[in-house]
Amino acid sequence: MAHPKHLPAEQRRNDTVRALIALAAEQNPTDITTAAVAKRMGLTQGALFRHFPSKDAILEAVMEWVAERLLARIDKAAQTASSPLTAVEAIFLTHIEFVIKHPGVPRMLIGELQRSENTVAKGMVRTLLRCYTERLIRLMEEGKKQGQLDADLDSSAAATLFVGTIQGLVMQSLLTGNVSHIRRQAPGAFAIYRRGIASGQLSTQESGVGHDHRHPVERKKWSDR
Amino acid sequence: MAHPKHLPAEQRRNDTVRALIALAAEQNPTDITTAAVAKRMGLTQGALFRHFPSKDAILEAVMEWVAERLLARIDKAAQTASSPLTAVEAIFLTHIEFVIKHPGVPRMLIGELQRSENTVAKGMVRTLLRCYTERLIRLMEEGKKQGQLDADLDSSAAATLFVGTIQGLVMQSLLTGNVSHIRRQAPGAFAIYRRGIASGQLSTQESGVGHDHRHPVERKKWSDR
DNA sequence: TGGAAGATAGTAATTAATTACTTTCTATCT
DNA sequence: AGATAGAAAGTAATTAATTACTATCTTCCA
Repeated sequence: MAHPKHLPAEQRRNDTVRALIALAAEQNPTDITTAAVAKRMGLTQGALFRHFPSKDAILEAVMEWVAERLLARIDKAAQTASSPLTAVEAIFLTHIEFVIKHPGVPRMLIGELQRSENTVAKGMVRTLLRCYTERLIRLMEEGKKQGQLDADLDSSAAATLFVGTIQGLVMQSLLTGNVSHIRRQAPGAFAIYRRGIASGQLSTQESGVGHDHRHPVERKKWSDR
Repeated sequence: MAHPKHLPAEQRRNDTVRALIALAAEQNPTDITTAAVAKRMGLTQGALFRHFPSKDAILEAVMEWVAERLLARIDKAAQTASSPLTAVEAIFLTHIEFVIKHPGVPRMLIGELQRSENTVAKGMVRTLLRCYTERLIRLMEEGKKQGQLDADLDSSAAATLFVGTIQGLVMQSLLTGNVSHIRRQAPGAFAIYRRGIASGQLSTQESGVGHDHRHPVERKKWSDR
């Protein structure tokens, strides 16, 4: 049947995470109420607390969900690449596609980082970003070793800028209210970034990022259950 | 006297803006209460509403304050520069100094953009960023014409990336909780950006951004009353 | 049928805004 | 100048709405 009233707890928890992420795409994450989440799920507000001890616990579940998926995806993307630079590019594309599919996610991360209290969820965001930039830095170092990236490149700064580039695109989407503009603007942004970190000067593209053909892998394979 | 009980309305409004920005540096802008603002000013909560019709009106006053100062500063910085590229650099440095002096500001802008409703304040942020990027794009075009910037540069993407670079640094400061790290990381980030947009390949710096000597102008002149 | 999942109906705390009243400043008129 | 009326600014208390969370009863299904 389509709508069994009673669902197993694990599935309900997963649905809750989904619902929250979906809502975060539409409204300010910090003022999403538990009532709104419940409504989106066709549930009463009190029922949520059968599955989570607190609202913050729901946030933590979201962060865990994000960290798992995002890191898994970028690892996979990096593995299929044939060189550090193409790996960086693949990670960029993958991340962009992730953000387009789940626009609420970056908004929740940003919202969580804004909080002053050192919440568990905030710690999880920190950990996620540390893992993320560590991988980037490793790639950068390897790229420098292979002569593909500028020998004088500041890997740490490059990693920060990488994340900033994506965040800039996200902010643009907040400005225009149109998420899919990200995909159109991403290639241009990455082209500049690429030029900033690569060695030599094979000036104009050759970059593959070109004009909106994602990796077929990315387009199809991840139905994201 | 040090503490006259009754202040003229205009000064009180200005103080309110200051207090809110100061608070935003310490806690999540979206959950700063009117009571907290009042307390910081040594006032009772109700008194605020003698000067503003609503909480949103206070936010609007903040946005106006920011737009005026930020645009004025970057205009001044750009004027003193001798070329488009150095102008871009000067704007970057100026903006960074502004953010370091008022860490609450970017947090409030981000927080406002996150809101789903199209508030007046949000519209003001949009306008500010449009003006900002317009100026950047104009500089980029000029730089291309003069051969200082890459002829194939996508000016719009470059402007987005410019703002994203700054935002990435801000996010880093949210991660570490240390605002002044921004100043240390800024030169590295801009060096990569610069390399990404400039023509030719005078690879390593010569950029002036070097290692934390701000424009003396910036360091001294703006006491920012 | 027994236990997990959900509904219903609360509670206590918080918060923007308002109201009735008091204090302080200031312009005007002798 | 000095008194004073009235406007401007501030206080303290209250209100209505919202929100996370809980206690108790009901339904579903394995």
